[in-house]
Amino acid sequence: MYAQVIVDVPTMQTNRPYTYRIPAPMLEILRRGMRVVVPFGKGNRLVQGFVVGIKEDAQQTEQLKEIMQVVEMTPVLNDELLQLASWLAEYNFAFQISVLQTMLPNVMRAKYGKVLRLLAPDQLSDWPQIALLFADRGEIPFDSDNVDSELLPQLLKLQKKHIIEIGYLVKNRAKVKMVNVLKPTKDADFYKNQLERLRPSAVKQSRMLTFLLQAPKKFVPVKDVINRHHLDYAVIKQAENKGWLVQRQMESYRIPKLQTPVQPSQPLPLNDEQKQAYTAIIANIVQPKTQTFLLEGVTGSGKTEVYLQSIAKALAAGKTALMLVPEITLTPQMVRRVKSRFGDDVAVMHSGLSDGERYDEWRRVQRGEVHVVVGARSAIFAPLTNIGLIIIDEEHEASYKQDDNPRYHARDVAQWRVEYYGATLLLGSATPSLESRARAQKGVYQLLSLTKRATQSVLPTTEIVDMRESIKYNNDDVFSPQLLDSMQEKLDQQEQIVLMLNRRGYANFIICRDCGYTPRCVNCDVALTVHKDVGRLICHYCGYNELIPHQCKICGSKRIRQFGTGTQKVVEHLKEVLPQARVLRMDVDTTRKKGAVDKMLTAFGNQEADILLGTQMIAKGLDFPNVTLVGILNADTTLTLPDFRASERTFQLLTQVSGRAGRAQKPGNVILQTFNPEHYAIQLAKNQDYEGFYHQEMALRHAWHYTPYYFTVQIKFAHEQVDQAAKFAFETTNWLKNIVEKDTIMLGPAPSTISRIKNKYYYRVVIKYRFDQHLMQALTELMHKGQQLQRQGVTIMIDREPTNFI
DNA sequence: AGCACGCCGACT
DNA sequence: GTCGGCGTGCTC
Repeated sequence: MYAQVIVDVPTMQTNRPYTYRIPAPMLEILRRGMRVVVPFGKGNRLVQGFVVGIKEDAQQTEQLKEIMQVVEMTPVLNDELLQLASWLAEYNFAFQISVLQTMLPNVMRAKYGKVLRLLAPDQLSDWPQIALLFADRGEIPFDSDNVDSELLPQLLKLQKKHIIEIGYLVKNRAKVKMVNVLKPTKDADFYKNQLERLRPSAVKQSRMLTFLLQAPKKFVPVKDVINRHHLDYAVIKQAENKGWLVQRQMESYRIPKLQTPVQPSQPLPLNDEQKQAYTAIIANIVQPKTQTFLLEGVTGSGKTEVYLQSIAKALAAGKTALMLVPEITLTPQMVRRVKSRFGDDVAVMHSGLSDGERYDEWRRVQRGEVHVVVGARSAIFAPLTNIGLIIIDEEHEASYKQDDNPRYHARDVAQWRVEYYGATLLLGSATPSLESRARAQKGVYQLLSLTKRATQSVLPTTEIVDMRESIKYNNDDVFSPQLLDSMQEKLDQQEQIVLMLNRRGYANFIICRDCGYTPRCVNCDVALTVHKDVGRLICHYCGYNELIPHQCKICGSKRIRQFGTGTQKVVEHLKEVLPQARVLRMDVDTTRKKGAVDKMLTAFGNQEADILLGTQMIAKGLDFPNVTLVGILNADTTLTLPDFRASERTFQLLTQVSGRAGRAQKPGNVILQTFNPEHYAIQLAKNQDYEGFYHQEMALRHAWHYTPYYFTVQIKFAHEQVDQAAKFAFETTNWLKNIVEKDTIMLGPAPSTISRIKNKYYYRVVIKYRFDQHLMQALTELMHKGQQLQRQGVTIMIDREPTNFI
């Protein structure tokens, strides 16, 4: 028997299955979807691989190598996920192995190592340095930390003489957590008897016996027993020696904990609109039919309740459900709601978990122990079977597209999976992506609308403040008088405020007032960002940093000014203008620590702060009834991005963040500060007029031949020299021009928005097409060529439906 | 990726 | 004559 194996060598030439002989003892256990260790290449180094097929015959049987080792007893990928992987790799111009590894928890990615093995210790006397290296050990790790590179020639010689050999290691980092457990062995009478015979001074033994007396006859964690009954390991050990109990090791799960316990909740009554949406969705769930719904509901319209009840219906029908939420930010709040409804039947998968927690949650899903999965992007690969419903909340979010290889979009994966299972896909948003909204228009998706807020609350009123005017008579470029007055008023009424600022750090950059010099990154083509808390200028692209200068590097002037506004600076400013306000700052820098987001949101919910100040991470999903004012300090920053989705992003962000105001009885206000008050994205966001925005933006997209009227592909070329990057970009573009369809449009090549990152120059070409099989074939070919080009120092990146144009 | 082969120039 | 530099091709 032979196995088809995808090996862990991410290159184009090895992007295909290799055939290996299956040793006889392995025949019984080996299945498709298992990980194996195989020898690969001239030196027979060991690599991890995935068995994607097993067959009885092979084309050539002569030089086939044997599988070395099977990593696990049960497959880690089922047929569905294997099929999905091969489709996804082709669709996104990615390597099979990269996709397979993306589908699994991080710890299942093998780590490799080498060892030096001493074969003939007696012959080492002529090689004092090597003898010293081994120091009477038979095997030593072989890496740059342990072995000086000067010794390499000697080692090579010894290897040829068969005095030493190089061994390869494949390390499996997936560790199952084991805990000590104990179980009583005797009956109650026995313990009672022992208890009576104890000396009065044997306090701990007495406690031990009292516990054993009433304990159930099953294994319980030793740690729990010790804590609850004030015992220690010595007493337990003694008891074991006397035969009162048995101890052993048992597998346990690392289940991620939330900051505070979850209270169970019951389904809420639905209003008419919610009921209509729910009815349509569940009608589809009970029958095995693929259908995608777009649930377009204003902020606060109760989409989540529709999700939860639909999940319940899927479970009742004996199916499983998968729910995606954007990134980590609102995950804790959403996880809490889902867990409150479905308890332990929920697994959580997002980037806030430790490797171990993530692995264990994955195993609970894989073993069929849970039926609901909530998580961020990569949770779309959760090994659920018999899926009845997939929900993508805030479906317009850019974070559903992975920014590095494999560059998949979770929405595409979801669509594939619901087609496989005949399941329902539910996309929800207050501001759907134009792609999805247009599909609903065409009837590809079924549109469901929620136009009213679920609670009696009304949508907030929005005031646009023209900052050009404001700055004229008020020299404050952070707060307009309108916003300041409003904040003061809310503070007086003991209500809460959310402030959004679309920048992190203290200020954008610094500039010399005399010569205009701005410190820039040495590796990238960007200005350095000021981070006052660490006193440094930091590059947001490569992490390069230096001390904040006190005088100009060029002209020596001490008149250095910080430009732009960051969260840190606003906090300081708030202390001056509203000294009594308690401010909570939430951005990438303050939420880096595990559980920090959950903690901060809990604190704000308990009204331990008056103002929540944050970057766009606070725009989504937050639901605090006492928040009655939302201030958007600089509505325009996303508007000026060099991206055809800039207006769409701005509109979505403003609408989302405005929706945080007045979610309960008290009415809400939004103050929107901008330098472009007449821009349509801002005007329409003021009225939360999604449909209006959709029509206006669609007209523009049509005129400019952009998504959703055209598909897009971006190709990026990177090289250490500008001219080489340009050369390959132009050559490739010219080659493509002769292949593609007539109505396909090529933009560029041109230098990327940030033309240099980490000392590499970037050129890009954007291709807009409608139906172009030739282009797809050419791109696949280009991916094959990518390998040779890599030798010449060019890196090529193909990005289908890019969302990031940096 | 990483290993070996092969071809070339520089050295004992 | 041999050692080691790097360009090239292949990995079941």
